[in-house]
Amino acid sequence: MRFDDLATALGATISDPGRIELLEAEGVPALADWLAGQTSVGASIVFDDPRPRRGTAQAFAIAGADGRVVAGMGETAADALRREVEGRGLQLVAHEAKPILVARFAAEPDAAATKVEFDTQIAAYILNAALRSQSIADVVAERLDLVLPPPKELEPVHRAGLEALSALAVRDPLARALQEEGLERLFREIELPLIPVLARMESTGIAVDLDALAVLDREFGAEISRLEDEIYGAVGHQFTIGSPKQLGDILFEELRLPKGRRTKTGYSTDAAVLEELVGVHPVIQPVLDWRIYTKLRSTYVETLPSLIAEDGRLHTTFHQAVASTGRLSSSDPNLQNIPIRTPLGRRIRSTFVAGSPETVLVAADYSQIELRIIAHVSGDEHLKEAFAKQADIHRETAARVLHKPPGEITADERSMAKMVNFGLAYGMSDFGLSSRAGISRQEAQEFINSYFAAYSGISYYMLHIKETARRQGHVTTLLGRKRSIPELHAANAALRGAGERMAINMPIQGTAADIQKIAMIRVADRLAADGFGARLLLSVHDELLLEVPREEVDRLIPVLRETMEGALPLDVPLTVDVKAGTDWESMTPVSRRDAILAEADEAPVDALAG
DNA sequence: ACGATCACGCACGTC
DNA sequence: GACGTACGTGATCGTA
Repeated sequence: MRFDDLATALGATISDPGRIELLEAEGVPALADWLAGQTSVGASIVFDDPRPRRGTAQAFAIAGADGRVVAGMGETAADALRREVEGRGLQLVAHEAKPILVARFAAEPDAAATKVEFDTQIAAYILNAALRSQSIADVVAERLDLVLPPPKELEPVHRAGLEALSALAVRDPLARALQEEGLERLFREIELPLIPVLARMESTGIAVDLDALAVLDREFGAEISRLEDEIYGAVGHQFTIGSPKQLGDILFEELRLPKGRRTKTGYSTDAAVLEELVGVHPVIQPVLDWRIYTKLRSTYVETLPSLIAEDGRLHTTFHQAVASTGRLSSSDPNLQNIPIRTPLGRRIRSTFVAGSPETVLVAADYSQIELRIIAHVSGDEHLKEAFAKQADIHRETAARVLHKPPGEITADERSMAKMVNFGLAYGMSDFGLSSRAGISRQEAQEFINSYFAAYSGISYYMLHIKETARRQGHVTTLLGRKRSIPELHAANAALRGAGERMAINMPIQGTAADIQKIAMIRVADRLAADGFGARLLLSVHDELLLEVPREEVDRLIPVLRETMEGALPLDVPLTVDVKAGTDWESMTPVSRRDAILAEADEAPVDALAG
């Protein structure tokens, strides 16, 4: 059975999944002649649970250039077929290759990564990052005009077989599209090499202190009970505190408190609204506190222990084809939103620990990377100068905007400048700044006006990027990553405004993501090339977290710093702040320079004092 | 009529 | 601006 092309073979297999050859482990050696004739194969693995180090493989399938598809059924056969492919040094073409690599690392922690020749999910993402999901069915429909059956309706072997063949069949159309759009290098030099790095990180996982979490669970539980009594006492009866509907009715009807914003469905009861009512009624503060404790308990304290794998570690899944700006995301659990802002939240962070007494955690984060990118892409001389002389950037901003010497800037003035600097990358509106800074929209607008007058290069850039985005229909990062923004032509003014903010934000956030990805690839390379035992654990947008044998720390830190700082030369220096510690909360700077960076780079405070 | 499941809105954790 | 998660709610589905 031979086909003119892979699309025809796929069509035939959709009509008759029975043409997928099912294999037991003993049948694998018989594939020798066929496999010897292949250099790369379409591949797909299907798990009963997709989370790394949790599920087991139910099926692994490969497809050849001749349209032949074979599938190993059950864990033993799936593993045997996967090992055969790996052992022969065949390259993978897959729609999401990462889980195949994770399966290998789980079985052989020190194995080299199987070469990924093409990942159709990531190609589809690079071509259109605006889509939230990049399913193989969508790609097959778009590129081949064929309809894949819903995965849930298929036996695991048939699903794996169809996916393996689909990946191979859409490879060439996607490769041509990447070429036409000028996205080949981004794909080949950044996204593909990142896959094994992420696979290794997922497979490694991070250690958490279960006993410490159990202590927090008891403490938080006691505090929540106490707050519930206080809330019911203040209102006079019980209700479901976690229901925004019930809470809104009680606050604004029953207790006749002054109404704040409205939502689509009723009264808003978010923290900003409740903060306004704190002195007005005794129920407000305990409700705010209850929200904080229950949020932390249900999202982290109770959930994290249930996600710990058999090796005693937490294995997140990184998503490389989700965020529209090019960032990574993380789920099950999301380890990119572990609390850090408040003392209570930091107690959760402190339960993330080095995995053994012989190791420590090392965190390296880019200092002010987005503002530095703004300085680079806008070419603003004043901002570039401030970074060149390594000034306190927020103080410098306040001084320039308010026409005062840096020495005369008050804490509030610096804090305001800090919020504007953070908001800048978001395409900040007067509305956004006023709600964050706790000032009126007019005051916010005045500060923004003064800001853009003081930094005319940035002002010009913001206008320019919006105009370019409208004209081209898309924006790009420094490395050519694209995001189309159809909202810019919306009739609705609010939607158009949102589109403009996306147009401003994506090149900045996306370029930071490009830089972080290059850094990850190069750091991983150096760890291997220089024989470090250190392992990458997490990427949190502008931070890398590693687990490092104590005796390697001094040798590793300059390597880490230089690799990250040199990832992409800009018109301003990139600087990296390195800290080390036995847990993720009490990390201490490794040099005096790191101490200064760490202090200057804290996230902005919620509200201005006074 | 009832429980399970889903989609949705809201709220909030991070960068 | 970009994400992911938990919860409550109301609609829908399936079973009895």
